[in-house]
Amino acid sequence: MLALVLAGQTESELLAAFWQALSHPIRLRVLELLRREGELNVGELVERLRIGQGHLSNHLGCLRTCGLVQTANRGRYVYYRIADPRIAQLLDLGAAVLQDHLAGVAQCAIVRDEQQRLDVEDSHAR
Amino acid sequence: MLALVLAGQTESELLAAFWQALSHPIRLRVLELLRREGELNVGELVERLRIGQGHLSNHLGCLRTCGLVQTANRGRYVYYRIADPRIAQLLDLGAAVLQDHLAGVAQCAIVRDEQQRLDVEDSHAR
DNA sequence: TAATAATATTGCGTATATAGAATATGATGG
DNA sequence: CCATCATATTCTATATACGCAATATTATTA
Repeated sequence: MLALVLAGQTESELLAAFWQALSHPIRLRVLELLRREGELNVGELVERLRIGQGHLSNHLGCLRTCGLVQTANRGRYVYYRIADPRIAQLLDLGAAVLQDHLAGVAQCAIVRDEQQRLDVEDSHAR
Repeated sequence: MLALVLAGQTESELLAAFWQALSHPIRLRVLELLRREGELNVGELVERLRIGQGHLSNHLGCLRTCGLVQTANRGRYVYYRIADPRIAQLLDLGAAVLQDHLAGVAQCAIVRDEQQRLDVEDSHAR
């Protein structure tokens, strides 16, 4: 699972690791939920996301390591929350840039690999 | 090489692909160079980054697909530039959050995998 | 149009991240 | 202390990204 590495890393490598924390759908959905609901423990997140507890825990660890969320132990629960108001700014800014770009490109058909490309060409008769 | 996929993707998946464009050292260094120098063609970037032309071209494609850079064909050169002033904001904001977090965590020793963890423990006698 | 220079694409071996199951840790209440 | 619940960690198979070399494409000039 992704984690932040500090020893012997260039600034670019550190930053890349930081950004990578944002680059997974589940982690983004966690941040979204925390923004909306303020504070949630692991069980509540499992409920909402409908994924395995261990799996989620790994993603939460990633978010925490990269400084995007903070935790508070209350009773036997661990509550997660957004670490910093700037995180919300980041998310909004990113969403805005992506939105504009989507509008501009419209029918973008770039795909990840040749297999998918062939699929698309088949179905779109392109 | 990473690219943005639109067909049949949830918003979280699209956003994740967008953020992933920022999560590679070479792509971050390209953005950094373009911020500083304004506009550079592929050859100039190869010169500064000292990596293979084809390799760089893939990264440039990723940045362009995700809307982070724009291109202009001039003569037989292709010039790249930052697509949007908000990109610079994003980069600054990310760097700031990371910086604060580094300060807070200080001696963070979380590593990517068990092998590396063992290496670190050896060398730090921790 | 042929030759050349600049850039883009492809193929493939390797590295890294992810998913999910199993297991471990840690706290709480009886 | 024991049983139980909440969370974290580990393991392994698989998917995806990366790096590099080779090749293709595109534009320019002779």
